[in-house]
Amino acid sequence: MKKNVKSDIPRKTIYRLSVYLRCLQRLKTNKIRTVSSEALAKAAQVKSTQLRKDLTYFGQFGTRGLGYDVEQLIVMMGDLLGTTSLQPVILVGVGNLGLALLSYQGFEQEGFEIIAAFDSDSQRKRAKCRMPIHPMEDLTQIITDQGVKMAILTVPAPEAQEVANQLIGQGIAGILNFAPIMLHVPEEVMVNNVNLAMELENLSYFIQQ
Amino acid sequence: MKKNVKSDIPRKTIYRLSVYLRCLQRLKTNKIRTVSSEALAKAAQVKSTQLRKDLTYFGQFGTRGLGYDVEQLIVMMGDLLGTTSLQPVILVGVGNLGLALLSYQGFEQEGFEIIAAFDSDSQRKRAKCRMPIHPMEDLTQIITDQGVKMAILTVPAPEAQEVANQLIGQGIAGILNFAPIMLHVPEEVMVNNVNLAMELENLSYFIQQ
DNA sequence: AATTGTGAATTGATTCACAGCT
DNA sequence: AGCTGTGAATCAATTCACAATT
Repeated sequence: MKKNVKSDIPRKTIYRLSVYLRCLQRLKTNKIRTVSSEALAKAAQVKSTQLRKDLTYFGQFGTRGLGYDVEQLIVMMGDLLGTTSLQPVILVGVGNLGLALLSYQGFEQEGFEIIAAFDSDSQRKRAKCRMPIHPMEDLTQIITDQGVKMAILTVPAPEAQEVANQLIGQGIAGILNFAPIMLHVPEEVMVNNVNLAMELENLSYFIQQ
Repeated sequence: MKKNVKSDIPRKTIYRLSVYLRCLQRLKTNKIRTVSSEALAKAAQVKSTQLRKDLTYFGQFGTRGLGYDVEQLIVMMGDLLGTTSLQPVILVGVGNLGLALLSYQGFEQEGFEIIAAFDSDSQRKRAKCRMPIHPMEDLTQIITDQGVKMAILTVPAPEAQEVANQLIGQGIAGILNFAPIMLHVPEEVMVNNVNLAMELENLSYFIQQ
């Protein structure tokens, strides 16, 4: 019998888990307690077989003839994604984009809290920012004290690799990278790249008639 | 002989094009004029065969025994992605995130310009914002006047679908959607979803030991 | 000698088809 | 009867292996 180790599970399945979770939360808000794979799949814009296959990577959660219990799925997914408890995140690089994300605050609702911001120039933009900006020297202490595992990286591209190295050296295991550069990291470190210009480029390609 | 129509080309190939383009721009900055698939692939963190296969979707650009001309590839990719000329983009929803993105301004360097911001409450946050915030009534005029094809959607989830419908009705063909909801759109409209909480969730999943 | 371009092989993800529960 | 769970089949993307070119 084949074990479902993490590496067996398609990455896209994990992304879809997040989508399902949001759909389920909406169902819960609407006081819906049970949902069929057909209905949930529709909300998530996938095929129902895809949803069922995705779920079976993690176990059996449904009742044949009936469907899935909304609350149970929410709990299961929250556990899997590690968002049941608030997770501390740091942000490094308080330029335009970094400042923008700090002022966003949309993370907290989803289980994440930016607990500190860092910049090589800690005086920078202080006026505009409610949050104290730490110098890079404080990294070690804050990361260890608060058990931080994830960082948002919003430094300019030329500095990104060097800063990433520092973060990894201090025990950061997951980086949300906004710098338009592919970071070189050890295998056990996870990087997710977000690049808004790239997303626009991609749209731009597809809408050309 | 098989034609390379757009729908034949994997979506991931187009994303990688953006990555390649950024690597090439760095090479150009460093006055490097020629690059092998091996070297460029390494910078983009893909296999060289992948890079070569990606390129052949669009034509033959290399010289055997030599490699690719950096400048030529840059031009080719800029043309494909439609970033050779500055493209006008509008932003709808000037809440926290929308305001954040407006203040970011990192797009211009990459070929996009946010030419106008809209909000159902056009008085909102005006103090914090350099840019005038238009009421939704101005949509039609600005979109047609400036030939806008793309929109950044940063309204709250419950309003997102309704606003998307409006945008599409006015001729918007590409939406960069930040609302945590899967938009329902006609086939010819392209939606790219960006969800920062989802990216963090995803990281969170993979870093659990 | 070096490096591209590409069919064939492989690997991975999605969808089908239906058996198995409730 | 209705709906889940899943092996098999299909479809898509990646990688290999090597012929073609400079």
